[in-house]
Amino acid sequence: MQQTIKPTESEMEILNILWELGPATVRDVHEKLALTKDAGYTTTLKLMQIMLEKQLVTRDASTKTHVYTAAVSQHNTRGQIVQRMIENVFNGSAMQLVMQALGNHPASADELAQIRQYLDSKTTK
Amino acid sequence: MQQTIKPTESEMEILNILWELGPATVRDVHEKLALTKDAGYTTTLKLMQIMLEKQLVTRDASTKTHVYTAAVSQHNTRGQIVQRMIENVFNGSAMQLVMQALGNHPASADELAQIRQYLDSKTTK
DNA sequence: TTTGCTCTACGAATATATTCGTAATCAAAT
DNA sequence: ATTTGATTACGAATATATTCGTAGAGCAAA
Repeated sequence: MQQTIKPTESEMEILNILWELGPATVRDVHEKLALTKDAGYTTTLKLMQIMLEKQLVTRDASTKTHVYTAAVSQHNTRGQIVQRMIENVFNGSAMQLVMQALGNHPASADELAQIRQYLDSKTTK
Repeated sequence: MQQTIKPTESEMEILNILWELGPATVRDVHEKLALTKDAGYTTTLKLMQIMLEKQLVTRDASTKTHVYTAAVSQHNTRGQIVQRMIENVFNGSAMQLVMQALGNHPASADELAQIRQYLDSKTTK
């Protein structure tokens, strides 16, 4: 079995940045985070140290300035979070989640076409 | 503006039960909860009292045994939770959430048809 | 009335999440 | 070598979530 991935809200923000940047220093992450969030540098540092303990990230400590890398994949992480939400919020119905998401967000024609294509590939399979 | 609805995981379990049962006592809720979760009666009671403070529920205290009712709608609650998840986990892309949910859950032909119908109604609109 | 059962109120213990200050360390610039 | 600035380690304060024990009130049966 694989590990359970359950990042907190703050940890999720950092994972998003690491997925985008690839390997990055605390400074890198903090600067990106500071664009949308008001937090001190040591707060970001501490969070990333905790994420290391939880094995959400790995780090290269061979130089003074450590380099962090996401240790969990975006797809797997998103999958687990969505799964929990389906169970906890939507009584186990993935379809109800999909309908809710579609209902609240007017999708573009392109996006709708993309979903249709996806549905087709599932049906014919 | 309306209130922000942000139930915790435990609170969500109770809301699900209240939405299903309608007005119910702590005992009612607890018995349903006990089917899937191992918690003491006073734990359930305390949770529902906290939910009252947060105005997630209302209660009728005119009799000794109080009767609780959900004070937030299922649709609105689900919408807000999905919205937050889209922002925090999917970088603001509702479509990516939809794709993830569809990808992880083999849907039945009926469900796929339901989604198709929904997409059609949006496209032609 | 007394006993026994159910209910609510409430405090407290525990766990987890978030934030930040301070001290120590290291390296580069002077 | 000394100073300056950046970095890490770590403890601590605070907030929130979760759990449950105990006390007291209400009510009905004996």
